[in-house]
Amino acid sequence: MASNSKNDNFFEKVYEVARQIPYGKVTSYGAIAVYLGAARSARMVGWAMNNSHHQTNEIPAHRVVNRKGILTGKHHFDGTNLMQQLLENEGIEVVENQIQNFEKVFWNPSKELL
DNA sequence: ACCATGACGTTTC
DNA sequence: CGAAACGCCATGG
Repeated sequence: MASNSKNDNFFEKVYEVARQIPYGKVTSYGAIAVYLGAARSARMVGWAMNNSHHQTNEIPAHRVVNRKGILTGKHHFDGTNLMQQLLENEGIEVVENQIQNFEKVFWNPSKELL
């Protein structure tokens, strides 16, 4: 297990940003990584999401996709289309695991959030 | 210390 | 656009 430091600031920050994603919006792992100052650790953001399962908080990981707007992580959700269903429920168009109008629903923490 | 894996991203072909 | 290679970084064996 990770170093049980007092707090895994990195992971917690990822969760914090993910929770702040507005309804009907999505963001990318890289955007979060950049916001956290770890632009080259986009993969670590994904790792944090993976850990989000054992977080007591409900992390809207379905709102976090890759740079192309593809639901790369849908495979980690329950079932196979849960992630897509959640996004469509928020008014986001998803076709073939890819978000439509991605740039319109894209929420950049480094820009929107300050 | 080394190698393999991964919910990524960019570059190149 | 798609596939492959490379880069990047943390975790596990």
